[in-house]
Amino acid sequence: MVKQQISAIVKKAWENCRQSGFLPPDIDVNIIIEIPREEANGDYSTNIAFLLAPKVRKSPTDIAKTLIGNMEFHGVCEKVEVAAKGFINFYVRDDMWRAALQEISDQGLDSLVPDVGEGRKVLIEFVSSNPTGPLHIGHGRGAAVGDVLANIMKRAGYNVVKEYYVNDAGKQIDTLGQSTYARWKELTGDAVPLEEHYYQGDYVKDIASLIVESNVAVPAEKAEAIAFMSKFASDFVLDGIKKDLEDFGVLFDNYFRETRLYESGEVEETLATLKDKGYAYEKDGALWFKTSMFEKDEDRVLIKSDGEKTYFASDIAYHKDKFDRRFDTLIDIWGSDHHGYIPRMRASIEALGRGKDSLKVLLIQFVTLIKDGKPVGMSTRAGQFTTLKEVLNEVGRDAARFFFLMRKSDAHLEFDLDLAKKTTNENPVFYIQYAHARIESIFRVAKDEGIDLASVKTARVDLLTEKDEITLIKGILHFFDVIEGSAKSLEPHRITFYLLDLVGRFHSYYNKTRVIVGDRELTMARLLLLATLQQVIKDALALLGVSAPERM
RNA sequence: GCGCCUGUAGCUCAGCUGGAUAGAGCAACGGACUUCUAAUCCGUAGGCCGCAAGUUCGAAUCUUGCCAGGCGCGCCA
Repeated sequence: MVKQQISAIVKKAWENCRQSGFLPPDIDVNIIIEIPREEANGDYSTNIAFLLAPKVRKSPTDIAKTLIGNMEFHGVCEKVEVAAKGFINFYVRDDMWRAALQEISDQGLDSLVPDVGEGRKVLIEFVSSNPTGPLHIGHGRGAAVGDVLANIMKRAGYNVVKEYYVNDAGKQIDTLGQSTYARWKELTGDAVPLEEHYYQGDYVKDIASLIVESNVAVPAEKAEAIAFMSKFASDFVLDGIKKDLEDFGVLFDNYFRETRLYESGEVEETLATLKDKGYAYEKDGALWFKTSMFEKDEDRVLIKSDGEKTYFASDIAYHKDKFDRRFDTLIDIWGSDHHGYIPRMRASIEALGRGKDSLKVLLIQFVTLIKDGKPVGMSTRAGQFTTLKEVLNEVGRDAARFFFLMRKSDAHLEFDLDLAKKTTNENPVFYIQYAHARIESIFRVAKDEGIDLASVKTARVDLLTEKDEITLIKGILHFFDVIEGSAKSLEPHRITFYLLDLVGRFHSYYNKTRVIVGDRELTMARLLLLATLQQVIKDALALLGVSAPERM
């Protein structure tokens, strides 16, 4: 749209300068078109002259002036000037903004989102919480980030699959079985001492009593009984996790079980391959992976001296499986406490013959819940963690999702439960939803006055001459840049900030300007603007998985 | 001890991958409802961008060294 046109103008000017000999043909710089912070500095600007200056030994001002002299504007700009010794500032004609609005209204949002993904296959793996206990608040944040990132990337043209890796093998599942067994013994008469490493949460008791109540046949032999409990309890917990995620609006395309990798022989196969390639070796009765060959990290154990395979071993097989399914890029979303795991994982990706960049890890920092102005304590060990479900019940899906996305994922997040529940202007979720409802309300009034909303598409956009109207259109257009930037940088939080900005422009406009006025044509033009705006708000909210109410 | 993340207004945080005079919300103060939803808006005030060097036309952003907080450093997952 407008930005692309500016970009094209700059490119063409550069090309012209090369042909005239003013600029050499062999140098290259990255053209960045940005929106200046100060409105007085134009609608767009570029610093290209600064970038070229040292390479061609000319002054930035000279370069900027000559570039401008070589520009072909085709009526896009009303003014272009050199500022601050080399910036080129573009002042776009209002007609162009109106034309862009018209284009969006005619074509719809979808077709105008830049295709940065070009259909590349991306697998986003997130949550992947062990089925040994309910999801807590930190998982909720990871779930929101993963789900929304998937939405954004899909919109930007990627082919995205959302996957949950279920660690249903290994020690922790065994521990869950033992914990359940102990509770079950408690219920059936003879108490067994609870060991310290057992899962202490009440849900374990619940599962034990469920086993008692449902009268299922528990094997008599202890080891078998524990195995049974492991399966029963982890299945139960996983079902609960799925339910919580569903309530949270997060639907996975696939739940991938770790045990499957063992059953299919992929773990063995992967280890054999690593050995063949010389990336794994035996020492002290264990099999080690040569992390140090690829990363600044120590070698790590794949098979312990007792013959057990480590989590790392199956995780490599898992990532190999992902590549075998022809994904170009793997995105893993982990709790930030796992960051020490990144080097070895990246090393294993290289050992599998893939580029380092084909794995991207997003770290999710911890969430602190705030209630009555004070942090809510949480300790998983003691089983007092605050679950996602509790938070959902407390503040609802919309607020929960939005609040999780109000920060960069690698920054600590303070989640103010009281604020999330407030239905006032302090609560950003309501601020945005209110704008949507307000626009809808205007439509209702318009309808009452006999205006046919279906015909606003043909309204005269040239009547939108108010400064605030142009400001709104610019905000609408920015949507496309934000999606692109958000998808490329893997930063879903940008959408929330964008929405707050956009909606702020609307509320300001609303308070200053009446939409439904005596002049019917003007009214129609403004309704067209608001219809498009509302569509953007609704669409952006949909990316976040937050509802857009028509009435509040 | 080593590594990663964080440090920006009283509070919570943005800052578009190095740009122009540092941004928002909340809290504080002062204003705006006979008019499409006041869950809103307008205005005022608030800053050594943790500290110190360096890189260059230009640094909150990049480098190095400190300081403070968080998290990691298992033949755990």
